[in-house]
Amino acid sequence: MTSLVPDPTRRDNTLAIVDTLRNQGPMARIDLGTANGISSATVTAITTELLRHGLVSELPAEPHRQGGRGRPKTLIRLEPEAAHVVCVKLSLNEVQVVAGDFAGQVRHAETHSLTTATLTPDTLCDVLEEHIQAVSAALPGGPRRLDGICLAIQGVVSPASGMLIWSPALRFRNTPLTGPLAERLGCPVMLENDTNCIASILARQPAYADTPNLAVIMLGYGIGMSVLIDGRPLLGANGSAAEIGHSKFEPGGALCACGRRGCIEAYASDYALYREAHALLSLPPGDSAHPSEAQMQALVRLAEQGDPVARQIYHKAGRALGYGIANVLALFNPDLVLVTGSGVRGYAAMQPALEAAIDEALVPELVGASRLATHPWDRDMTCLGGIGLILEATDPMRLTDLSS
Amino acid sequence: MTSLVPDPTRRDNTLAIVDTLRNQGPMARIDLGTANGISSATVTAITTELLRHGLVSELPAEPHRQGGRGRPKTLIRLEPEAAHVVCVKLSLNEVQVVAGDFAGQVRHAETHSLTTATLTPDTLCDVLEEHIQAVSAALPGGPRRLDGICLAIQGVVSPASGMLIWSPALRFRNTPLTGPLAERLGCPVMLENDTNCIASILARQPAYADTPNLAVIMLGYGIGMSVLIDGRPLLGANGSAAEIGHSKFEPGGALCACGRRGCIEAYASDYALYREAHALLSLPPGDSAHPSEAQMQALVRLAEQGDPVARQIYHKAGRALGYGIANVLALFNPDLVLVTGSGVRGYAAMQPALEAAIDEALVPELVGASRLATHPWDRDMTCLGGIGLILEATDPMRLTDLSS
DNA sequence: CTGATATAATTCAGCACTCAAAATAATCTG
DNA sequence: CAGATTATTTTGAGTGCTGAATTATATCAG
Repeated sequence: MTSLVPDPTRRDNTLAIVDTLRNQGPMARIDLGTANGISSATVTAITTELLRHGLVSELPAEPHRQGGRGRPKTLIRLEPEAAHVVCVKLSLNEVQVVAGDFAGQVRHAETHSLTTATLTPDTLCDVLEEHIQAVSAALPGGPRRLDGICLAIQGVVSPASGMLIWSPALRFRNTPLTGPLAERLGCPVMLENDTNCIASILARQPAYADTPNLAVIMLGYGIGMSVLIDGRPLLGANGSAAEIGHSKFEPGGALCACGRRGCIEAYASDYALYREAHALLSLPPGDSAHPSEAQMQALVRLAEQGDPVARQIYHKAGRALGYGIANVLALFNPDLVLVTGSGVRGYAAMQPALEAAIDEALVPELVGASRLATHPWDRDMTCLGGIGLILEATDPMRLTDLSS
Repeated sequence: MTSLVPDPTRRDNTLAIVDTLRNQGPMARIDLGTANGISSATVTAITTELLRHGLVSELPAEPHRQGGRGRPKTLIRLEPEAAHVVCVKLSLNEVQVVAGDFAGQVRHAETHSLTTATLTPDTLCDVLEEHIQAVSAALPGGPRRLDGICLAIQGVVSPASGMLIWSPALRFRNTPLTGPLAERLGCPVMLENDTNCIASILARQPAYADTPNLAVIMLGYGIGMSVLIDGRPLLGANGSAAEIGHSKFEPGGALCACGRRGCIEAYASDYALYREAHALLSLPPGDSAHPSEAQMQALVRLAEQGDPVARQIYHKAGRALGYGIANVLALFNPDLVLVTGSGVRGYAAMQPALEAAIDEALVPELVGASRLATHPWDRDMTCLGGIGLILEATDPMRLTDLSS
């Protein structure tokens, strides 16, 4: 077995090769070299080592394929079994647990309801440990050793220290989470903001490869954002950067859940839209504090069918969100602003007012400097992103099978 | 002469040593090693090479000094004569030209008035070339070869492409500047936003060493900002990030120079303060479009003496700026916000309203997460920062004297 | 089927770098 | 002056990367 602490250069090259294989699929040695700017000889050296430890394998040659002449490429692929990781997404009254393999493929997914508001740090860890153990056991091949866990939590977290600062789903604050969980589960645990997970997986998509400065706005019960600067999420001093939801539309404006007035969230989030609508319109019944998907869809439908009250509500929301986005454009100057989250269902209804507001608010020099688009919402994206992040953070050197 | 393209590791280590010497002054080899995490043997190898090329020299041992026992340290210092750089700061109707040596010390400084609005790209280059040549000739030791030039321009610039995007001082836009100037002057030219120069030199000060996420707000005729994220300036897609001046206080508010309404700048910049004041108060005479320093100081004095109109003007400005800063805190979550620029003269008058506005606007979870302070204004800071940046960007490998 | 051609992967020789340890240098203490 | 102490330099070993040469495996033309 080779040294566990190799030369930093070798380490960088190894990580680059593994990441390339994960993001772009099986690839020949020579292509791995050109893709990462290293010589083919070095790729051979590195892949030989990885093969020896079972982290990658050679794809059996397929007879037909390959139009070209000379010796056919031997594709290298990540060995899916080499590692198993889990991403746990914790949001209000729901916990989603997804397991993935070394190649980043999802192996198993579960969603559970629970009352999050009454959890203590201890009972939260109990619940998470239980669910994670269950998922590990449910993996094909019986209980598997887990090589890393990503905790994706809505709210403010500090990835560096592993502390939960504040989450709308939980009553307690400023609590270390990764330490206790890592101890209970015996594997590395990382903590991330849920929106950063989504942004990271969006940034990996080829469509957004040329937009390294990316702002991803999440519309939902609240409004969140993740800003990628040169591909890396902006964290800020204590992990609570990019709080667009509580940036201001107008002083003394609508009351926000945070207690202040005039926050963007107080106009364009689900709870704000619902608050305006439920007294004036007849929507399906539900919990008054937390509008259901059915209720929100009914509201959007009304707006799309031309109901003046619903239209007015979305117009106001679009205007507020437009002003918020204009500030984001002025302050971050991103290549692209991507709007997603369950709230995109109402984007079309907001769009005219939103775009007009941006035109009205944005300094003329910046008009047209950034693109604005939506991305369809998929509730599993968070965990996919978290699996990508924990795999990226998982040191291949540590996975080496000691028996070899 | 050794290879011009050394191993990247060696290159990194060499740059680290030169930067350490520049920022922390003369230092012994062993301390250079511990400061940069490299072995003393490697430091010897690198300094030997630098000595050979005349980029550093050994400080003559001072007999007394050194309380300690064993062999005394031999201090290495940057050889000031090894390079000469110039920073040119272009602002409305003024150009400032400052020359510095390899150690970062100012050698010569000039300030000239000119009418910037009528300049074309060509005539601008003419003027700059002339001034730079003059400064090069004025250096002790006659005309010196210049090893790098930093162009610090107010407005939006693209450091990567060397393009001026837009500046309030100039009529033309989207024009390449570094290319033509480099050709005329025969040395590398870099382009930076003036505020980024100031932020970079502030960040280097020991007092701000522990605040890698720093927002520097420049109050003056307009309002600018530079945001350092982990010590690096945020540029954005085309260099126009951090435009706090045109972030919004209130929809439909005061008219801004940019043509929009409600920008922070339309309340708290010199021109906005003056616009409010000059009809109501008796201030010293001056150009109505560009208030003079004397006029602005008179206005501040009135506010400090309790004049209700002046106080009201600064109150309103403070409130708008406070809302702007609250957005910056929510979106960037910096360790520290530093307010500087000539406009700090009015900070005390704005402070109560400013702090109240932040309390009123900032989401409670973030209150207290960032510090807020002012930094005394010094109009030479820009060029000092620019000299630091161009020296940092100057590759020591390229300075090697070919005759050695 | 054979030889020419083409491309991929591996091996090899050479070089650059770092580091730990040993050697050397320069100073102070008693 | 003989240690003791600290700084710097030299040396030897180890590791990594690369280009060139070599080997492996295919297609193509006839």
